[in-house]
Amino acid sequence: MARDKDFIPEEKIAKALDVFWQKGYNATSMQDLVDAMQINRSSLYNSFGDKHNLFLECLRTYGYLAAQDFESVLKLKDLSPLEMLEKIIDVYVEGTVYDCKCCMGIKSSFELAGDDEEVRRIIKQASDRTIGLFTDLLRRAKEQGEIAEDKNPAVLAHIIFNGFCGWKQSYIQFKDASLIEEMATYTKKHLRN
Amino acid sequence: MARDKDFIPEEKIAKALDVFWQKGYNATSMQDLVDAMQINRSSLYNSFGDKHNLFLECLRTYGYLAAQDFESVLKLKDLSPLEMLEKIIDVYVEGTVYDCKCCMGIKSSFELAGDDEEVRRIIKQASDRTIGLFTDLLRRAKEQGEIAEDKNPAVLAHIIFNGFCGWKQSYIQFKDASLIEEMATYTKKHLRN
DNA sequence: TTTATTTTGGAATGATCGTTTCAGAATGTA
DNA sequence: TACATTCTGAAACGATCATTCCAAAATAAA
Repeated sequence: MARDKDFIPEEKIAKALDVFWQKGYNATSMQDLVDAMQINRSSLYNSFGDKHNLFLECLRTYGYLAAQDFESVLKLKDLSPLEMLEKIIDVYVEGTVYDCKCCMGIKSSFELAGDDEEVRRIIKQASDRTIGLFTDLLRRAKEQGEIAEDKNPAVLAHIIFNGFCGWKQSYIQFKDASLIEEMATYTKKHLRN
Repeated sequence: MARDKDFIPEEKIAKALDVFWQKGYNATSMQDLVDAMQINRSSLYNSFGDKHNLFLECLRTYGYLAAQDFESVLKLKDLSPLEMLEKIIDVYVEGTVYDCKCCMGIKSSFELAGDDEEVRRIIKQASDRTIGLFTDLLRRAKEQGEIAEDKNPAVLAHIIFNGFCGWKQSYIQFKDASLIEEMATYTKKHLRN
């Protein structure tokens, strides 16, 4: 009974996501968002609620995309479970070194997850999904004898996932790509023995 | 020729550090600092410059204290190099689980170090000092045959140090102390073989 | 075409931001 | 005691913050 929006919400969320991703929550102003999304202030509030709500929406989108990114490796045929996991690690290293934008989940976790329960919940959900994927691959690797019998897939999955966090931080600080690669190589080597 | 300050600067820096540590840079207002430091606005600006400068001072203090904290383990006698490193890991795990306040270096790194060169420099300096300590311990452990000949002390030191980052993040998200302990155990086990 | 409903643009809100100003109190030195 | 200098307290600064409001433009359905 009334006119439609002049924009596609998903596209605007993607624009906002870019800004939040780069600057973080607190350092991003509504003016930044209005500029980046190329949308009127009223439309922004009308469609997405306030800043906090918009951020949550962006974080959900990010979590969804990031998890999908990890899972895309599963589609590669002719790879054993362990090889898939190694491929995932390689892809992540590439992303860490190539794109200076740090993982938004990690960044938001340190900035907000301590105080903001909803933020924590969203990040945890995305983490759970990815750690679950890793655990599954490791369990299958164990069944096929690719990794030792005494390894605990769940703990190992957490360690790999958490290693990612450190690699990002290391790269921010040292800007040393080969160091990240060496750490990844070390991690992969210790999966096998 | 004129009156002295009514306060001890180091004490006020410590108060400010607490606030920045907990809330992060952007989420901390000058009003928060005035309240916490129990100091007049003018005195604050007069003694410490602006917000950014005060933050840098706090970060330097933090880095100094954190590095000292790691080094305090060196004073323990009757410990081999590898045992010292294991002790350091244990102490860090305890700190991670006991004190919900995340490492300020890591937090600031993700919030600011990407854009703020001075912040990056300060954090890097503290990291270098601690990673240097770890490297040294690992080198001595290698000399004494505590760790395998094919290990690279420098890379291993980075891996341990970076693992810390992930543990913090994991604890923020999962609040699972035993998970952190298991990850630490795994790390220590893989130092030896 | 009319009507009901929504979007849109832009101005305006009060709150809070980091910072400055300034008069007066305080105090070390001469 | 007198002077020079610094610190202190409180108010005030302009800028920016997130958010709201309202009238006008737009348009889907009746």
